Amino acid sequence: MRDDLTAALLTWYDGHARDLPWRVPPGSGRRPDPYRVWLSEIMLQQTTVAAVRAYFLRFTEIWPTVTDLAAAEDTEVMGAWAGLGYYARARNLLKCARVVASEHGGRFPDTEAGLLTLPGIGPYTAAAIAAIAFDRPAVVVDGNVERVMARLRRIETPLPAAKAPIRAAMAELTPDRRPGDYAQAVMDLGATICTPKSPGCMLCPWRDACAARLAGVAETLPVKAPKKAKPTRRGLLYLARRGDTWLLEQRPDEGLLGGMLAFPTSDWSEAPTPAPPALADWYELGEVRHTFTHFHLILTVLAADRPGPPSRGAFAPLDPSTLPTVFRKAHALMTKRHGTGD
DNA sequence: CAACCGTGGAG
DNA sequence: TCTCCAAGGTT
Repeated sequence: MRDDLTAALLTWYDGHARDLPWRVPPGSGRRPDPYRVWLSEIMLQQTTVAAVRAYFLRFTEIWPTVTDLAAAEDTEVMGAWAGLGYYARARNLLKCARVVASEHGGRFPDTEAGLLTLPGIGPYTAAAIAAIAFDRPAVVVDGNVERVMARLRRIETPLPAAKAPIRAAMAELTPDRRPGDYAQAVMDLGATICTPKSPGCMLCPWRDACAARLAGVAETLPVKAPKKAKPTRRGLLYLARRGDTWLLEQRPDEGLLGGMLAFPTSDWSEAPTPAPPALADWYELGEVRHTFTHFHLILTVLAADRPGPPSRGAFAPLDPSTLPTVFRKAHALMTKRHGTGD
């Protein structure tokens, strides 16, 4: 029974696997490059395939091996990651590459436990790399697996309490042969058929076994805790230029947008809008709105075309593509006003 | 364990 | 416009 389910899914995967730049075709017997598997898994954490694809191609073009990446400058890597979000991933990516290069001879550990010791690699990613790159029968549980298993076994316990039975359900179905293809098959099923909303149950290779579908409750699973409302924070952003250079600073490694290139800002708080200080040379350019994971942000943008010596940051040429999105929006305000702006 | 940490696309 | 959410990890 278990074997039948697993076999049916692998057969489905052989015909329906998505063609992704970090994959090898299913059942080819070849193993993908662990570096590419690792890089893709880090990028895919809480991030869509559509967003990752271009970043993955660019990273592997610039840094074809983990040794190349380990030798890169921090600012190059952070700039290349800009726009993808969750910037701690990029900082840990570099830490991890350097550990692999210097302490493991440029080769990734080939076990789940070994992978788990590396920066930025948690339980999901360790299992995924072990299964996909090294053919280990690791139990891979991500958001797709949670949804698929919650439905297949009709697990109605709310997350995160449901994690234990979900993991047990996945473990029971994980095969000794083709574990990497199996893990990717469940994820592809979750991404293309067993979707959060309007699942395509009629196309599902597990439709006749799915307890949730048979009970007519597939779309309601998994049950999740309600989300909290996002507060709104406000602050000031200082947009200063001298000719072709812009006033920039690097944000501290800890916290929001850590380690990224940035325009100087005030602190952001939920208090009423701070009165823009009446500074000579500065004028109010406009407003930038942006939403982060857990709060909304409204920044009043103060601009200066040729300000005096800055109290923080330094003037430097700018490639706006190396900025996090909120700062790219501020930069766009200026270029909209002045034409091309750079 | 719950909070923190980005972004853009879909509905 | 607004809510949801996507291959999670760290603290």
